[in-house]
Amino acid sequence: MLKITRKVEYALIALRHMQQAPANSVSSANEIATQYGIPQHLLAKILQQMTREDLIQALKGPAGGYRIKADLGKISLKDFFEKLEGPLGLMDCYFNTDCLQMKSCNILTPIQRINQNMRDMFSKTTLMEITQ
Amino acid sequence: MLKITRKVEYALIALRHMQQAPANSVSSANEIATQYGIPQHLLAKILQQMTREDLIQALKGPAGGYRIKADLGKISLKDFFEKLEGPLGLMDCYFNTDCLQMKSCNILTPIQRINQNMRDMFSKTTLMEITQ
DNA sequence: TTTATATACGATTAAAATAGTCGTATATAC
DNA sequence: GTATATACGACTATTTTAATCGTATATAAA
Repeated sequence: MLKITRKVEYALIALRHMQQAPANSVSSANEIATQYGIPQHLLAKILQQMTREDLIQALKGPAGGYRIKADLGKISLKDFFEKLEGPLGLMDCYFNTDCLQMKSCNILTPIQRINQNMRDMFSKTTLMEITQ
Repeated sequence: MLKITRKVEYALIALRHMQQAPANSVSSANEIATQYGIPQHLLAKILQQMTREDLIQALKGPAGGYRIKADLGKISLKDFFEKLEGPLGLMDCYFNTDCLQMKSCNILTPIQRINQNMRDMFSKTTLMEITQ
C-alpha cells in the first residue's frame, strides 16, 4: 500500500545518473541498466516514455543514448509521477466518478482532503531535489 | 501507484459508521456490509482484525456486533495504516535492508527523505478527523 | 554500403499483490 | 435447542505490476 512502482524508481535512478554524468555526454540504456542491475529492455521502455514526455532527449545510433532535456528544478514530483503513471490519488474516486458505492460512501469528503494533502506534498518537491 | 487498499477503505467506512451510530449501540458486520455494498465476509475479517488491534470491541451472539473501543483522536492515520497493512513507506528499502541493488542505488537518500515527509503527514492526521 | 550499436514500440507472458469466497467452529440471547 | 452473531484458516479469483520477446528504424564508423 502507498508504494511507488519500480517504473518510477528506475526512472529516478536513470535521471540521477544522467544528472551526474559529464555535461553534454549521453548515457545509453545499456550502460544504466548494467550499472544498477535493472532489466535492460524494461529500462529502455521507461526511457522512451520519458523521451515522449520531453523529460529527456534521445540520440540514436552507435554512441547514442539519452541526456536530460527538461529543467528538473521546475518539475514537481507530482507532475513527474503523473507523467509516468497517470492521475495521482489515494483512491480512484478522486478523479473517477463512476464508483458504485459513491452514493452510500461516507468517507468521500475526508479522503478527498487527505488526497489533497498528499498531492500538495508532492507538488512542493521538485525532481531536482531527488536527482541532484 | 500510491493507492490505499480496499481493506483500509472498508475499515474507515466501518469506523465512521460506528462513530455515527447511537452511543452504546453495536453495529453488525452484516448491517454495515449491506448499507455500503461491501462483501460481507470480507468486511467481517477486517472487523475481526480491528478487534485484535483493540480499535473496536466485539459482542457475540444475536444482537451482537461491534462498537468503537479506542480513542480515535489519539490514533494517527499512520498508526492505523500500519496496524492494518504493516510498515508504511514508498519503497521497501525504508525498512528492509536486503535489496540487491542497495549498494549501487543512487536514490536511496532522497527517497528516504520523501518517505519521512509522507510518514510525517500521516502522523499528523488522526483517525477522528476521518470518521467524525 | 555494410555492419554494429543504439533507440522505438507493440504484443505477450510471468509474477506479485489485492480482493473475495468458502467452510467450519464457537459464543450467546431468546 | 435454535437462530444469529463473531472467529479464523484455507482457498480461489482478479487485478496490477514487472519483465520479456520480436521486429523496425536510425546512424556513426569501417
